[in-house]
Amino acid sequence: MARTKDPAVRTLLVERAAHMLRTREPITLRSLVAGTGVSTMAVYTYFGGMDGVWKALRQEGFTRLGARLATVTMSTDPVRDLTALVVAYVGNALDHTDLYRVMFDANFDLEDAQAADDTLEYLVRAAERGRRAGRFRADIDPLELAIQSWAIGHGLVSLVATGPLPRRTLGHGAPMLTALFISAGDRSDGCRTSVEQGWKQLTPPGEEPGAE
Amino acid sequence: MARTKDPAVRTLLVERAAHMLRTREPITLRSLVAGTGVSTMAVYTYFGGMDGVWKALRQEGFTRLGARLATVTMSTDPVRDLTALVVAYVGNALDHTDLYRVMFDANFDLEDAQAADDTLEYLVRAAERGRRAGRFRADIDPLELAIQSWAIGHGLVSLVATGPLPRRTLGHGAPMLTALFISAGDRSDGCRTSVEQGWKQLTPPGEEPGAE
DNA sequence: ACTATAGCACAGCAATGCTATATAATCGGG
DNA sequence: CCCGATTATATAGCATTGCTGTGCTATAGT
Repeated sequence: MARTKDPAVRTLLVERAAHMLRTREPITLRSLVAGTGVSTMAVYTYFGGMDGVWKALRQEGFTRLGARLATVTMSTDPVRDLTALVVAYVGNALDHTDLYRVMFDANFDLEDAQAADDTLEYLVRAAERGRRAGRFRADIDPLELAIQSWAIGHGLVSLVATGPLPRRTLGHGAPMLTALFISAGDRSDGCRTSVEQGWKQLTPPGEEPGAE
Repeated sequence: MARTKDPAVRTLLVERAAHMLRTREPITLRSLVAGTGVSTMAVYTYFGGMDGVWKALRQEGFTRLGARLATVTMSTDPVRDLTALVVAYVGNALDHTDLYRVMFDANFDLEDAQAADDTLEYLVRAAERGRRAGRFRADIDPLELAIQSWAIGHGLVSLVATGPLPRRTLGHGAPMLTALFISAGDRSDGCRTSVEQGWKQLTPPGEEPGAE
């Protein structure tokens, strides 16, 4: 018995906000709706306020991350695949630096808290396959190995994305993952080549992905 | 031929800002100077604006981190010491969560850019001692090992501090560092005990350090 | 002591996020 | 097919934000 929200408006605003983040325009209540035809009130009906916009933006970040992880094609080599997933994680952070920063902002609250777990799940499954394939010891917990891989990727790329480390430092990711996987039971020589196979997918420093 | 700035005012404001950060009061131009007797203009004469306050706050964060790293007593076991330094880094991040977040905020610019390098230098020196002591291979670059240790500590604690991982996840730090040090040449059994020696300094989850 | 310089206090500016109120649109029931 | 209740939307206004302009005052150097 009343008007219904138009979901197109919501996605329009989220995408515009993500775009403004990328172009480094300050995202304010008024600048966000400027030129879209919708009024400032729309922000409150769809997001409850600017906080809601940021929350939706974090969600969008995880959605894009999930989409990127989904593009990683699985091979017969689980160690390569796990590495490739970490590389995809790092690549996503580099391609959407500002959105990536927002994702882990002050208050980490998402609309769908499951989203973060879902992305981790990609890593967990690869770790599981690695254990089943005999690359990792039987007493290795796939979740723990996934978390450790995540921490390595996140630690490196966040230090690079926020400034303190130069971009070439990302190269340390391969030896670090190799060390981790070997400690999980993988054989030294095979691990190195697997990780290198997965790691070489990383976008080279000079090559920025087509801006917008 | 004119008035001079009183350095006490500057430190007063920085410490007050750090305190407000800790108590989660919003830091605004007016709230910062409220009750201090100084007027809003002081913020501009001493910091050039609120941006300058945040920059000084980042600097303060690195100063406190450096002070904490300096308290780590060096032993005859460089691997233990390197681990203890990472533990100190993690502990500092947990004790000053909000300041830690500010340190790696949007634009990573410090008043003294050297400060970040200085903290890393602690790790580098421990890695050097480890190599001289024969714990790490001769071809290991102490700087690289330090960066990798940093990335592990930072990755873990930042994922914990910003929300996605529960605090107990920090326990993964020990096996990760062990894997890293073994890959750098340390012997398996000795490494494990060294890392455990250094790691047990970490503040247990339940025990919050005396607030204020 | 005099003066030029720089710190300081106050007031006011545009811009911010948010809310109150009034208007208009639309879905459900008859 | 229309009507009314309900909800989105538009506009205006609020307190607060960071910042700047204007004098005033304190002080360091000659």
